[in-house]
Amino acid sequence: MTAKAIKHEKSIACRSQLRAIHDTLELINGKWKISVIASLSFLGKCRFMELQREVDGVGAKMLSQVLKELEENQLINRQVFDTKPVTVEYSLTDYGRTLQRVINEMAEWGANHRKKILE
Amino acid sequence: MTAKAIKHEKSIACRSQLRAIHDTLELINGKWKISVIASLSFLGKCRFMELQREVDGVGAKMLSQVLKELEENQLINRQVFDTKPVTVEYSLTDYGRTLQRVINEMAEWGANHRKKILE
DNA sequence: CGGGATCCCACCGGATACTG
DNA sequence: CAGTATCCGGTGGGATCCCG
Repeated sequence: MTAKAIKHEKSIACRSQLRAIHDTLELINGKWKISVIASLSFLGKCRFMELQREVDGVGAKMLSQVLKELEENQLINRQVFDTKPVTVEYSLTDYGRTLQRVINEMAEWGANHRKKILE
Repeated sequence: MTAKAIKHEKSIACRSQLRAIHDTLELINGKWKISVIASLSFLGKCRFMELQREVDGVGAKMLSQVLKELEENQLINRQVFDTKPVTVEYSLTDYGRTLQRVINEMAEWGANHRKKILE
């Protein structure tokens, strides 16, 4: 097999990996989505205001938009209680929990990175 | 310890995780950075045009901007050869290679996700 | 070949005010 | 409390042309 053919083989494999990565990114991109998922992952059930306090700097508009998208992608559950005033609780779905490993890797890398740039 | 105090403890831990995740995201956000890193990771040394072909849809402006930022963050090396016309090769630094695990997790999750939504 | 310069637009996301 | 409505700016990113 020529060197060129080998490169081509690699390129094929590479593209399928890139597509997969792109898929993942699409669900967690933007400034807030991962933070919301991670918060729910670490804290469990949360109400709207809890999340807003937890995710530093997010506004109500963005938070509600993010929550809607995550719900559409079946990563989180939304549960409304008919109290007065109304109570809403968000939690990860089982599927959302499968993102745990990605989140952990990112958290770990970020912690190391912070150490490194402070050297 | 009260339930409230426990929540507070969790919140503290959560915030430090969120900060770490945010740090990571800052280096790999945008539409292209991870794709470039992943390409270099899978293929090894690449020239500008190779990367542009590999990363589907990226324009020259974006690619060069991304490469510059990655270089500033010491994730990739840029090597210029004084040929005619000039040749430039990009490759991951050792530090860039530490992102491998994050990339793998994302690729794996994305592949699974694609399977799932096709059910 | 490997970019830089310029133009331009979509949309991400912040601030504020309002509602059930 | 849990959002929605509106307004508005910054910028991410595409297209095109140009240069060494």
